[in-house]
Amino acid sequence: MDFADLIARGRPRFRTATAFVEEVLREAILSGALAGGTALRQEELAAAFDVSRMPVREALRQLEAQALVDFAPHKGAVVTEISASDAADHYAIRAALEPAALRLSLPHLTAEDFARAEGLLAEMDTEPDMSRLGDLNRRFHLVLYARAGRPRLIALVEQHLAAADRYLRFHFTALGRDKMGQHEHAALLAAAIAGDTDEAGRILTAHIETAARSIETFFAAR
Amino acid sequence: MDFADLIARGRPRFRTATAFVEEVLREAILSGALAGGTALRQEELAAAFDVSRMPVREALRQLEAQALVDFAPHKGAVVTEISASDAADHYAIRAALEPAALRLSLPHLTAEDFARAEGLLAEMDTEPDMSRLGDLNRRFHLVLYARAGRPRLIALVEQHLAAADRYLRFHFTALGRDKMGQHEHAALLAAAIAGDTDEAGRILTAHIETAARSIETFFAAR
DNA sequence: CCTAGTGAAATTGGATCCAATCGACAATCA
DNA sequence: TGATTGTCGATTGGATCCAATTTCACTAGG
Repeated sequence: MDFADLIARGRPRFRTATAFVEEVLREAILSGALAGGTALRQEELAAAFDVSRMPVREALRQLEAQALVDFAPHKGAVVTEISASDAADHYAIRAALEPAALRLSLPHLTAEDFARAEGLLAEMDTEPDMSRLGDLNRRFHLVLYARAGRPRLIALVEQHLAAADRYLRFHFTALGRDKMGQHEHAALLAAAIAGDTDEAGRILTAHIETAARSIETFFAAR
Repeated sequence: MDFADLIARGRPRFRTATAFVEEVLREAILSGALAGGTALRQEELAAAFDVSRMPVREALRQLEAQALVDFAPHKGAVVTEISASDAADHYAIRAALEPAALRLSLPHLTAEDFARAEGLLAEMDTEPDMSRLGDLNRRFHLVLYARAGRPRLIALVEQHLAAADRYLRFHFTALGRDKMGQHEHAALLAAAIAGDTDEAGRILTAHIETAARSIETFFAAR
């Protein structure tokens, strides 16, 4: 290990305490470690992160703007509840945004992009860890959209793909991995490689709508 | 309207200083009172709003999450620049989201909704003030989407409609009001009243793409 | 026994103070 | 002369303190 690595490793991972708190809280919420409805007491969080309440407050503000926590004046922040209608909302947004991103991106995808996507699909077949599976799924989708040349659009897609992770675990436990859209992923990739934009868009739309229905069924069944 | 006027006008309206600062800053940015590239010094803003730096900081954090300001650690916040590619980004998002919202909402629209939309169109024909025209345009669109039953989707649409206002003034000064899509608005509303979802969706998509091209042309011409 | 009112505790919102970082300019050395 | 380094002013990040608001338990009255 060289000198630069030692320095980088020794340094705290984040530039500011606010960024640190925000990122950890976001992951905790999206992964389910902080369940919907959990009250986020500023003092508790400050103690847990070993910082003052101020970076916690700023982090919570940013999470509020990302719709991950609900803020009420003088009441504090609460992790947004998950629900059938919230899931439907997220999936409606994904169904609108992702095919659009794919259509813009597909003509500019390279052989390396396709290879990366195939690699991610292969990894997904053997990955047992739920949160890593969600991460792989997200990255697979994003590789296909990355060349759209629309940074804001991609950022939005990324945000809602991450939000959908909160529901992916239901999808997973309800149906199992093999039913979780790997066939659709493979078909989507094949259509993309073939350059068939319309077909790829159709498959992607169907893929997202299938997932939405599966989660709706899961909520209805409990 | 001037920035100082915006501050004085909004003061009593909010429960917390943070909400006050955030909302006024957002309006100032979207209306163009604060131009792209403007550095937002916390101390200056605090003095202008007659609050301490803290609510300013929290407001800036939220605006950052909404992509209205760029934040760099220890460097401060800057109003995001407008540009041809940024406009294309926003309009790509609108083109994806709004037809989806319309399709979900249209079957549930009532006669009152249509009447309200007609009223807004009529107002737009005689409104000279640019920012009010943008507001009317936004409300017209939102009336048509409001019954989609997807609060997150609607909130996103609202956000990007507002963001598009930053470019609407270019569109307006370049083409004038009559070319600004009033015919398309009328055709859209007629198709909606007739219950023709597909036709309404097509008109809306074309409407947004036309606006996008007009702004692209405007940027190319300078 | 239930309801309305009250007051203290808990919690957040806001102000002030101190520390860390960045940028520019001057001084120094190769 | 040119690059590097050091220092200072400006600005932001973070901590601590105080004020405002909410919540909830407790009491008094019906």
